[in-house]
Amino acid sequence: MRPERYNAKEAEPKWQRTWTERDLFRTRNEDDRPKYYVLEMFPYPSGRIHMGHVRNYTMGDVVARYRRAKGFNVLHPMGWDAFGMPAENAAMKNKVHPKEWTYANIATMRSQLKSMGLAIDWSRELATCDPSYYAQQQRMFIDFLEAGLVDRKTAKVNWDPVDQTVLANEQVIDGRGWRSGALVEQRELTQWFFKITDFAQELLDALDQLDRWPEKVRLMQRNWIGRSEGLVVRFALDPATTPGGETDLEIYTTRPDTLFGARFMALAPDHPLSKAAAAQNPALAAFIEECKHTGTALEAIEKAEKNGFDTGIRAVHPFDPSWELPVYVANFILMDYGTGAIFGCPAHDQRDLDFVNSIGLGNTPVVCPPDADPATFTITDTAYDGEGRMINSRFLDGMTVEAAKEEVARRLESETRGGRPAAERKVNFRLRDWGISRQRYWGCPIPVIHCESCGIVPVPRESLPVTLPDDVTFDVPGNPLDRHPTWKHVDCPQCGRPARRETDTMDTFVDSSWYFARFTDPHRTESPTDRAVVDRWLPVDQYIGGIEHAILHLLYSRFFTRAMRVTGHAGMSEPFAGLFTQGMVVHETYRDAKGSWVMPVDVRIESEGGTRHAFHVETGEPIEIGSIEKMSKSKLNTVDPDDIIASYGADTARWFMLSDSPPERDVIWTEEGVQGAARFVQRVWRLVGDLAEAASLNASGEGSDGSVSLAIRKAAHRAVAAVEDDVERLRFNRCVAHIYELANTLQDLLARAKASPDPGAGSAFREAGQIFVQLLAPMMPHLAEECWQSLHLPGLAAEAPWPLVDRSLLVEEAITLPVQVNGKKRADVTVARDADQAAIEAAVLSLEAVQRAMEGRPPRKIIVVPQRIVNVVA
RNA sequence: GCGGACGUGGCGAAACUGGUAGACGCAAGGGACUUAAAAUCCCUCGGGCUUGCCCAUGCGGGUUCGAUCCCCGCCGUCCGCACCA
Repeated sequence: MRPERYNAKEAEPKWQRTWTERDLFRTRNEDDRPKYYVLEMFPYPSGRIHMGHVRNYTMGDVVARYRRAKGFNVLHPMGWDAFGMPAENAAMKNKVHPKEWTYANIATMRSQLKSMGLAIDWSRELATCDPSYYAQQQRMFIDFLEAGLVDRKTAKVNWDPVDQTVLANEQVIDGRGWRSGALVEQRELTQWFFKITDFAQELLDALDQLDRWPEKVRLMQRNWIGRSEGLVVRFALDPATTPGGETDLEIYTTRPDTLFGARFMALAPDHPLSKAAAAQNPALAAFIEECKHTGTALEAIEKAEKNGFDTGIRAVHPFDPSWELPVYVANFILMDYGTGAIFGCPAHDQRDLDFVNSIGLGNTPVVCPPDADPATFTITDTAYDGEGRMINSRFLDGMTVEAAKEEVARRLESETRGGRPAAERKVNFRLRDWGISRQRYWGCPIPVIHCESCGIVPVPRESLPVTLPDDVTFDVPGNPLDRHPTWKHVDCPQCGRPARRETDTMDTFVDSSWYFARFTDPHRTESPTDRAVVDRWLPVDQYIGGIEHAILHLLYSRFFTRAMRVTGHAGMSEPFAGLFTQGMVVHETYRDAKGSWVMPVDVRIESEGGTRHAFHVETGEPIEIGSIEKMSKSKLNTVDPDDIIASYGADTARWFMLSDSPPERDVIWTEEGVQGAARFVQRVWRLVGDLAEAASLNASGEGSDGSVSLAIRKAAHRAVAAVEDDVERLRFNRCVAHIYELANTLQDLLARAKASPDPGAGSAFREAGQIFVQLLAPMMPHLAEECWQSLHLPGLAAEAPWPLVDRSLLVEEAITLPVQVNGKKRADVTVARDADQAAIEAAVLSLEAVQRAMEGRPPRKIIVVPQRIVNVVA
């Protein structure tokens, strides 16, 4: 007996059990069908899943289930980005060990994800905090070290005073730590670095091949890598003016063409020459000290006036020995870009102009814009950085900017200064090496040993992994590994004398830079990957995640894959062939009279005549409905996936996540929308019941023309073609619309079949019912199984191959074309599919509406766009 | 400041990138069924009037037989980078 209502609460766990019992989603590496690797960014085990996860994993699941039905050997794994600060914060706050906290969270979130009914191969699950995972990461660190891809150097680092750790540049947002939000300070520390800059050019060039990545992400990476072509120029210094008799100064410029517009030289405050000069000049030393202080907080930098201090040093213009330029120390020059020194051309660089305007040094324009008069062209407050012809520049006059750059480079390259060329062409990158040292406990230990006599010694591979000690304390800030009584004390593997372990752990972005490769053979102990296996699975065919990882995670992963290539752990350079960045889940915000945020579950909405009023569920007090914002704990506008799944079922949540907005855009979570999705679930259930009934009715209609059965088949096959096209382009909202459309059409046809019996309708409905369920299956898999069963179809919906489109059903014998007169639609005309131009023209001109619109004028031209439109020009 | 994206009904959005603007959903209104409600089903739903015609895709121009789509100039919203020489 088929129940009237579909009960998701019973059906969902039942089908999840069935899939598990049949081991349906286990992927075998030996399977030789074409592979398809779909991956969603793995979650950090923060405690509970949120709606953003639901959206992300639903999209991936649709792709996985669709590709499976299409006959691919699909890899769709799940794991945990399990190292990181929150576990230590929890340890400090709640006195629970990070390991315990993390694994408990994983257990909770795993069961939450399982309740979503995802087609995931859980046998490949991994957690980055597991020694079996980080052992392999340590192995690769040593391989990278031996391959020269790791560096240890002192560097000015971003120090997070709250987390007491170093942050990468990318982890500093608006001068604050990306996790703690604390103002970041600058400190000098010896750190471990991955030499990502070795691949700067390659990482940049390869972006052009990533044609299945969003243009936006590629652009962000391009900007981040920040390639610039320029010239390192050696200026001669007047030794009489320098602190230690220095004779030259290297600067970096991308505008050698503007050399005759030079007014000054400028050094970074921490440039060696600045320091040397400061040693003999207390006022300069004070100025440099001041720069350091304003240099920490980024807000200050933004507002800071351009400031400089004349060192008294004089430089000589490379093209004119009699031309002296003052050398300043300036607060706007960065030591770690270029050479930490520049020449200033105020007329064509805004920063230089702001600076000279504050000290009254003046400027000389040397590039004249095309529409300006060289005789009168002047610069006051706005520097000109566009194209033009050179002026006031001696032998460069009249040249274009490009030609002048080339001419200057050519001349200076061939000159020598102190036995070296006066200038060299130099490509510079904004990208810096990736500092991976973190002074934290809950991370992958860096497997090296510091020995007084042998220096830095890698931990021998046979003693890996270097595991984290369990007995640690979190009652004081700083690194628990460093203050552990015994852990760091170890004998040197080379000389056997007492030595010290590295107590820094790796940035957690290292963990997530290769998990996609590990999934291909996750339990392997002898090496990180099996080359044959990893080379078959990678690159990931479709990677799905948030735009917030556009730079950090994706760039690191691209570097890491290359480093794995160099060390023989993988054969490819790019980890992700297709990338999709999904939008956020947003929700209305609510506040009570006191201004406190109120959670959606505590709000009851009443609407009358289109206006909505909100009340507190318990107190009944009026609630103010606020703006729609990203779901966040601070604004309490979150909806718990567990609650939604408990009251509506996973399929409803999945359907709504896919239906409302294009996947790359934000989706607004609304109660009405969820209810609409829930209504549709029941409607599907009723419709499939009606189709099953209609399928078994073998109507013997006399004199039927078969139009109903043809219409049924056309609707079903058209829907398959449309859904197929849109799933492959990840346009899930359109898939949903096609399925609604098919449901509407089938419902109409059921009524029509009743009114005019058609002997073929039974089998057509049977076919349409099956197709309808198959189209639903990737999106609402549990409902699909229940429907599949009620249609008495063999096996499981999740195992059924994707329906084959009968292309002959997609073409119409007669087509209806819109008819325009002078570009305005006036009528429709129905003609045979293969009607020729003359026949269409005749049919169109005979239309009454066309004649009326022509007002007696003869047609001047008739444009017929085949299969599209007819336009009569009168 | 530099770079990029986006502006379509009351709302989320479609429109095969030059070919019927508003598919599909939500909300709203009307009706049927019901003692009543829920559920379900049917109808209406961009605006205006003279009911077959105007006006409508942020605003103003342009190209075209034809523009939401291409070009130019504004206005607005969002995002990324930010003293990178």
